[in-house]
Amino acid sequence: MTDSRIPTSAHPIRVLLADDQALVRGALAALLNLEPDLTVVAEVGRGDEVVDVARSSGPDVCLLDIEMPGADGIEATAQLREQVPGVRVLIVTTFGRPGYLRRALDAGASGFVVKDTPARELAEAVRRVHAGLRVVDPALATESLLGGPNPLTDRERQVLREAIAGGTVSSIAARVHLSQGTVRNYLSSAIGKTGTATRVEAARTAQERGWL
Amino acid sequence: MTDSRIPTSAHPIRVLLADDQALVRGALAALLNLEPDLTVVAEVGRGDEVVDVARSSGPDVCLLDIEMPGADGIEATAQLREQVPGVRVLIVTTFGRPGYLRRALDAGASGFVVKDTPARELAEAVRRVHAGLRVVDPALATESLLGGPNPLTDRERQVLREAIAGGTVSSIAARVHLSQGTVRNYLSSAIGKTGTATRVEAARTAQERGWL
DNA sequence: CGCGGCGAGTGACACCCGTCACGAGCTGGA
DNA sequence: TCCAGCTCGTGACGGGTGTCACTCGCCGCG
Repeated sequence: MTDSRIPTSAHPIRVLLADDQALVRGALAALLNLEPDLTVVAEVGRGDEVVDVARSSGPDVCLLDIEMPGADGIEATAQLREQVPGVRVLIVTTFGRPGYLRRALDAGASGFVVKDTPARELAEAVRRVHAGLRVVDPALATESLLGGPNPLTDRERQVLREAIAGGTVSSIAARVHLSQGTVRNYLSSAIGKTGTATRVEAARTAQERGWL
Repeated sequence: MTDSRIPTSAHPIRVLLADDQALVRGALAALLNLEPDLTVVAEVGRGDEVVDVARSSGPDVCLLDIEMPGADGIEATAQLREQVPGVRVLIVTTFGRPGYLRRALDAGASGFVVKDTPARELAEAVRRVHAGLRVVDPALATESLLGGPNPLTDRERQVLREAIAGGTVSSIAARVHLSQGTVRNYLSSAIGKTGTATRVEAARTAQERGWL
């Protein structure tokens, strides 16, 4: 309050925006630029361009979507933390899956906001992240704790990811370089761990819980 | 130009926004309100609230997403055309599936824009729709014409929709009140028409082509 | 009237899938 | 050292799945 060393408008917070949908990207820029203490200095539409643009534009906070071509927001977060020191990351994504939250925080994100949150809270989240605080959707945080850890092994995850498309066991076995019987065993154990009856249901529920 | 009966600022175009993601909704509102000749008069997050809010707020143009709870944007379009005369509809959606475009236009939409389009073009699309013109993403329009009509029968579509979740034939047969053998026949013919090998692949490709 | 097309169903066949039991190799911890 | 857990594989069983041929009734058309 009385400390003149923390000006709000003299040095606005510099924001980098990354979202694959140009319309959403531009709209978020308009929203954030309405705030006098925020300024959008760069926009990108691909995950693999984030680091380069961040180097040249020097943002304070990077606002990253997860679903992006090239590299997803979580990979981009890890790259930023490694190659662009000092920058903070706020993940803004459509799906509030507990596994996403865990992996985003592990990758070094400072905040995690779903696109269901009211628009006026986004600017405040950016300010909190810039101040060094953590911002996490509270409902999602409790769900993540209640959900427990991922019970699937690496192989089970790999096979489930291939099973989403709906191909036959032979095609999955060919893609992951395993025997058909082994693939069926992994699928069977994944079906058991997810409490489902078919491989497709198993893949869908595992995806919803962020286990992939 | 010389016609004073079409003022641009005296009577700004009144816009209703419908999108299930609050953040995107608010951001689009910020974007459109930057234009002096546009004003966002209402925002809704569910498809089944569109008609009521349109009645009370009196918009000129309704900007509808397709993926919404309650009723999707295409249903909402049909209801608007029927119950709120004079209002025009512009569909703004994530997925540029040819079937969506066709069904949206059949329902009475005046425009169809995907969220990949640049942000600055959205306001222009709203103005064109308000002026009585049609606005259709050109790439999508050609793809829709090339794709040809929907080859699936009603029953095949119904069975495919149920098959997306991945359940067994018995559960599908119970939900659609058909024999198991009949369900398998419809699935088989749908698999043939989509050029796939399994029911899940058939359901996915049919969905991508907008055949459901 | 016959004819074809479509919806709905039945039956049969080969194949695929989910499950279980079992074995071998490998790694890390008590 | 033994034990536990993960990986990868094989073999077999029962049931589910995809395909085909065929039937029956209904409707519209020439």
